[in-house]
Amino acid sequence: MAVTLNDIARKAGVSLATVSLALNDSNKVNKDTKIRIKEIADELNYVPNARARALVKKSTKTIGLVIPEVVNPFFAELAQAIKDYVRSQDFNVILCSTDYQSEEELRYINMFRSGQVDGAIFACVGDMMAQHNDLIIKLVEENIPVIYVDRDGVDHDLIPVVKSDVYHAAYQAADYLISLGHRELAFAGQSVERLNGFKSALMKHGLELKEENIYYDYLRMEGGYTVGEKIAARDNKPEAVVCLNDEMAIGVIQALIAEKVKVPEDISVVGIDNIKMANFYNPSLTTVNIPVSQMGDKAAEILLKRIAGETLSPKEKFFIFPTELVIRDSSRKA
Amino acid sequence: MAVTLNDIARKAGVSLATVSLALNDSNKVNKDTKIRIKEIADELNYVPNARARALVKKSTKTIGLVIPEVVNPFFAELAQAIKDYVRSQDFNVILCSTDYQSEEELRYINMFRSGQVDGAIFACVGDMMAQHNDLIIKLVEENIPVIYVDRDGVDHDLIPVVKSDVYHAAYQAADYLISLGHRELAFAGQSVERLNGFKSALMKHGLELKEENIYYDYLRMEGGYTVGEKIAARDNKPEAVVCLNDEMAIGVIQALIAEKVKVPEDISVVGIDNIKMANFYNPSLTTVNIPVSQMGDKAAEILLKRIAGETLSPKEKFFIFPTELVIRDSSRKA
DNA sequence: GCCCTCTTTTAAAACGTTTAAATTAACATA
DNA sequence: TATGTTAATTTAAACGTTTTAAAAGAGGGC
Repeated sequence: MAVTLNDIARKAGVSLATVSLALNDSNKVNKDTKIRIKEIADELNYVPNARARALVKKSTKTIGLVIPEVVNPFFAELAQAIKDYVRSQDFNVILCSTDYQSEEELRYINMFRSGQVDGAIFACVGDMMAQHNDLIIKLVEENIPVIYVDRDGVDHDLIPVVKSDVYHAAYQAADYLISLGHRELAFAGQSVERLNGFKSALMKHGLELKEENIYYDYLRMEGGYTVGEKIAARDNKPEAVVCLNDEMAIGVIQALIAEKVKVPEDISVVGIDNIKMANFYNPSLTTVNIPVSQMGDKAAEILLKRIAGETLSPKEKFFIFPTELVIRDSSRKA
Repeated sequence: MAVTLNDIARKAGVSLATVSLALNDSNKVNKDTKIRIKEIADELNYVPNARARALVKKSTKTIGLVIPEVVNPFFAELAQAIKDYVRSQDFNVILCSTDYQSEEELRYINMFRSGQVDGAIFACVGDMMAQHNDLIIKLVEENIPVIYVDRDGVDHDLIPVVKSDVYHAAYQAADYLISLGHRELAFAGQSVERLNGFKSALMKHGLELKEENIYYDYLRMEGGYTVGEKIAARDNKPEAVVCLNDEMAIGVIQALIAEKVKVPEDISVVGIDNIKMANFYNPSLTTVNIPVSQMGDKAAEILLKRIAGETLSPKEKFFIFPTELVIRDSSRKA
C-alpha cells in the first residue's frame, strides 16, 4: 500500500540501503544518485514509516505529559507551552490527563514503560493522589527520562524538578492582605505547601489561624463556590480569603456575590496562578502570578536535553521560579 | 536492557513464539506452559515493546487530535471528552494544536501520514485558515481514517462530520434578543455560518443589519475586549451583542464595564458555547449551549469504529447536535 | 600489470514483535 | 503396523527502517 524504501530502490535501480542513506543525506552516496533518489522519492510521495523507524532507532520522538486535566486553565497553559517547545524540536506530546485518578497515572506509567514515549513530564498536584514515585524511578532507571513540574519527593539527580515557589506565593498573598489591614484571614484549598506559606505570613504578623478559617475543598470553581457559600453563611465572616488558585477564587467570589456579600467591599479575595481569566473577571482578580509558560518551557527544555543524552548541571536539576503579586480589584483596604 | 520475549523464552526453555502466543492468551498453547510463562514474564517485569508491536500490527493505538489551541475552554473540553473516550479503548491522544497556523496543520498531516497515528480528528475552526481538504482526503485514501468536528467541505462518505448547529445557535441568540424587544443588534466574531444564522433571525423579524454592527475580531477574550471598547466609544450604541463564543462575550462585557457601560442594563450580551465560566462569570452569561462533550464522544466513537474497520451507517457519517438557549444574567428586556 | 587508496554501493544483521506454516509428539483407530 | 487426528511447539517470514561491515569499482602511481 504505502510507498517504502524498497519501492524507491526498485525504481531507481539501486539497493535499499543506498536509498536510506541518500534520504538521510549521508555523504557516502554519490551526489547524482542522491539527487535522483530524492526525486523519485518525491515523485512517489514517500513518507518514511515512523513505526519502523521508531523500532530501530529506539525512539518515537514523542513525550508524555501527565496532568490532572486539560480543562483547567493552568494545566492547559502548561500543556500549550510544553507542546510548543517540543514541537520546535520535532517531538510530539501525548496528552495524559489523569482526572485526579491514581490508577490512571499508573496506566500511563505502564504505557511509558512500553516505549511509546522517549520521556515524560509529570505535573500532577502531588497532594491529591497516591504517589508512584517508586514506579517512576523505575521508569528512569529503564532510561526513560522524567521531569517533575511542581511535584516533589524524589532525589533530583534522578528526576529534575521545575517548580514555582508556591509556598512563597501563598505567603505573598496573605502578607499583602495583612498589609491592607485585614486581620481575620481564611484559606481555601488543599495544598500543604501553600497552606504553610499562608500560615507563615500570619505568624510573622503575630496572627493566629483559627481552624474554622481553613476550607479544604475541590480545587476548581465548584469547590470555590462551596467555600463561598459556607463563608457567606457565617456570622463572623473572615475579612479576606486566600485561595489555592484563581479558579477557586472565582468560585468563592461568585458564591459571595450570589449571597449579597460584596467583593472586595465586604471581603477581599485573592487567588494564585494569574490565569488569563483573572484579568477578565469582574471584579478583576488580585492574584499571585505563577510563570506557568516559562515553567513549561523549562521543563520541556530539560527533558529534551535528557532525552538527547546530555548531562545536566546541578542548577538545571532543581529549578524554582519566583512568583509575583498582581494587584487588581478583588482586594482592598480594610 | 529491557526484557524481551527472547529473555522469557530462554528462561522458560521454550521458543519465542510460544511465549508470544502464551502472553496473548492463545488457546494453542498448553495450559501449564502458559501459566509458567506468565509467571516468568511477571517475575521479569516484562512489558511488551510498543514500537515493535506497532510495526507488525500496523497500529499505534494512538490518534491525533487537531485543534487550534488547548488554551481555549471549548477545545479543552473537546479534548478531554475525546481523550476519555478513546482511553477507555486503550487508545492515546497526540495533542496537535495548530495555534491557527495553516502550516502547522500541514506538518501534522505529514506526521499522520508517517503512520504515527491510527486515525485523526480535525476540529479546527474552518473559517480561519487555509484548508487542506485535499491532503486530508489523501490521508483517508491511505487508510488513515479522519473525522471532522465542526468543520466541513468534503464528501461525508470519506470524512464523517460531527457538528453542532451553530447556524441555529446564532439564530437562537439573536431571536431571543429580539424577543426581548431589542432592535439594534451587533455581531462579534468571524464565522460565516454563525453570522448567517444571526442575519436570518434579523431578517425574519424584518430588521436590517447595518455594516457598522458587524465586528470581525480575534475569537478570544482579547478580541472581545477590543470589540467592547469600540462599542463603548460609539454614540449610537447597539442594544445587544451576539458574540461568536463565550470568551469573546466575556471580553466584550469586561470592556463595556471598564468603560462604565452597564451589562445588561445598558447593553445585553450573549455568547455561544456555554463554557463552564459562563455560569461563574459576573454577570453570569446568557449563551447558547453547544454539547461539546457529547460531540467529542461521538467523534471519538465514530473514529474508533472506522479504525476498527467497521462500516458506518449513513446517519453516523453526518451527525449534527442541537443547541440550546441558556438564559442567565447578561441579557434583559429592552 | 599490480598494488594502494578512495569513493560508492550493497549485503546483511538488527530492532522486538506477530503469525502462518511446518514439525513433532502422543495417541486412537483400523 | 500403518494411518490419521489432535494438540503443542517451533521455524521462519514479515513489518520497514537504520547501520555496520564488506564488497565492488574507479583512479592513480609505480
